[in-house]
Amino acid sequence: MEYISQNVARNLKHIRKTRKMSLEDVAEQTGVSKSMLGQIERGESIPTVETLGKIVSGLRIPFTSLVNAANTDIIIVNKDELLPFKSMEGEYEFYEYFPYEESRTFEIYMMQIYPNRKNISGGHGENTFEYLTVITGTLTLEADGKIYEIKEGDSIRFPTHGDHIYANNTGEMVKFIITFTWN
Amino acid sequence: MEYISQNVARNLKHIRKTRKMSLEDVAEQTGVSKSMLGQIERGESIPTVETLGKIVSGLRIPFTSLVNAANTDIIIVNKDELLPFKSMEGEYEFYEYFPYEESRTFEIYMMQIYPNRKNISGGHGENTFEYLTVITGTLTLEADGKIYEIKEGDSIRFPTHGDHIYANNTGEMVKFIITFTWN
DNA sequence: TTGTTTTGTGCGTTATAATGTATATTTTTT
DNA sequence: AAAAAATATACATTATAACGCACAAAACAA
Repeated sequence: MEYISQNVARNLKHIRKTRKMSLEDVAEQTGVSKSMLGQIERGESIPTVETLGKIVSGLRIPFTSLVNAANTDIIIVNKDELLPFKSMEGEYEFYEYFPYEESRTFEIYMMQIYPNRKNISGGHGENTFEYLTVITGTLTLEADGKIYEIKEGDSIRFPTHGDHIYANNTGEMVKFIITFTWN
Repeated sequence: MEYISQNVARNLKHIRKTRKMSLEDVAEQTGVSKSMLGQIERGESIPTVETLGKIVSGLRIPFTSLVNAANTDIIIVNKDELLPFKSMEGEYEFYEYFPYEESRTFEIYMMQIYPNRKNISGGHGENTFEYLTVITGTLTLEADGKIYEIKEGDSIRFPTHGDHIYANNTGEMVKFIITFTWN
């Protein structure tokens, strides 16, 4: 799923419509072809930062007004359309549901680990924490030098300044949601 | 000349270096290939807004920190590398020196008009003005219902809420600088 | 309604973004 | 110094952004 270009699509169309401009008007004013503008609005193509620059410059709007989601927006993240951000065949998969965004102070991920596999994660800096809830299976977590067993439905908060290990020591898949935060 | 991607190039490299990360580290953290990252930093390719999104999200930095020029930067605009934003063969050419940017309250352009040609411009909204200085030749300007002759070296400020016409009624080329502002 | 104009979409082509692998370069270690 | 490791660039390939032109759809007028 393409987050940002969908924002651009919606925002651009909205701005154009409220200004009562045609695609051709915008093309005229920005130097971007009207077919390209149409494709962008329909989400059919992902503009380069340079074309985006032409648009914001020509329309005299801030960059962020195209790129950001209106904060009233409902955002639905469809797992099937979500490509694993990080994964290793038969080991683990890591999905970004709500990755870093300037306006938020936390991030939400989902991770699944195959039977008898584990994933080692480096520290994320001082004063960072994870809130982890297991959806299915049992997770063995090693953090801050200690080992915890988190069962289906259970949840844990732990600091992530140092290395931590997500291990699946069972025969079934384990899935869990991570809310990552800082400060 | 590609403004924004040069900003991205510089800013990304700077952030990466101050964090003492390798291209591979960044690739790892953002999901963008290290060759792509290298090309971006060297200004060899212009990323799509989506790859830019992966970078800012992975690095946990605001969009604007990549896109904007550090406001201490010296910016040199080389006319030969500047492609005319708007032009008509044998009629006129219009160059953007400092186009719209959120942090500025004015824009600077250069325009040249061929002998005995003119260019008609629509209004730019209420409380907009142009400060126009003629570099070579004599410009005949029609604005706000009146006609003015601006000679080489002379300058004029006029409102641009309505149509205005830049005319070259002479046998030689006319060139002038426009500073456009509002409010 | 029908013709006329305006506005948006579809499509073929070209330019180039994005990737993976191989090579070069730099830095570190011995 | 050379050898080893880490890091950055070059290159070939694929995927797709960007464009121009032709067509379709919608809005407007007669």
